[in-house]
Amino acid sequence: MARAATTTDVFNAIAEPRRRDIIGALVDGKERAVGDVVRIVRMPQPAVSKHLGVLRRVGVVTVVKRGQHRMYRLNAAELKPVHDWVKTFEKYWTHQISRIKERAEQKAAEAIGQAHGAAPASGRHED
Amino acid sequence: MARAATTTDVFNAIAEPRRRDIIGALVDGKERAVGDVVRIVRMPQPAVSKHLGVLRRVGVVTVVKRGQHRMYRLNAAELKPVHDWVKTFEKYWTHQISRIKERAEQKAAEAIGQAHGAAPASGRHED
DNA sequence: TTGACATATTCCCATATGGGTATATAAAGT
DNA sequence: ACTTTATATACCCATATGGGAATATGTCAA
Repeated sequence: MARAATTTDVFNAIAEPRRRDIIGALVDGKERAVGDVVRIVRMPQPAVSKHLGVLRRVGVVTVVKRGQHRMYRLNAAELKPVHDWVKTFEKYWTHQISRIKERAEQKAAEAIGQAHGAAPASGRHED
Repeated sequence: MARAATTTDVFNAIAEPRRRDIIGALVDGKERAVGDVVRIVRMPQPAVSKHLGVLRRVGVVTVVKRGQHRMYRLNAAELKPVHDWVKTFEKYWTHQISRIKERAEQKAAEAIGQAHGAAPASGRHED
């Protein structure tokens, strides 16, 4: 019972910065050989291969063998779930970007400590 | 040099399904006490506290102490980076949903194995 | 066949993680 | 002061991860 396999779902796949970099190297939608990706992202080849492997298992990229090369290509559709998920919260920042302000306030509150009389639920942030 | 701290960025924070569940429990934007969240997501309290901790560190949720309760609240703005990132790929599926088909094809190809004559770069998927 | 080139795989290792359980801390009530 | 209620922490543990290095595998060229 340790963490769930990261390599199993898109959210986890894109959680890795490097992996996002690799995706970035394929963002134009064109296929690219591992070597090209390696050059672009400047990572040791084995690392790239591994990451590409994860991305492939999740379906974020696809491969085609061509001669001694393996052409990888972004399969953006697999990212849709993520998009759909975050999209749910879009309204929050689209509507009021000032939510950050609020966060600041709260951080301050936290810092101040237990001014436990803070504010009754009924009078606080129930916009 | 083992993996980067997951608890450090939003992408990683939301990579955990449980964490997304918790976020879901706060999706209405209203503040909620840990206990409430616990009841909603049906997870042991310590677990919830930990996850909330991660989410808080990343800024996805904020806390306010009120009496013996800690009211957590979603700070959706922090999810914007994720949204912005995936949004980049939006066009792909918005435009042609049939990309899945292609993936299927490739999988088939893979399965078939090394029919290495697969297809010359010039005639394949350079749409 | 032998050799160069492209990738994937295997090992090994340090470490972050999440879960579970028990416990500390804090606030409220009596 | 003592007890309940609410949360956070501390521990311990199994395990997934990612990195690095070395090596296997596969492919094309002589």
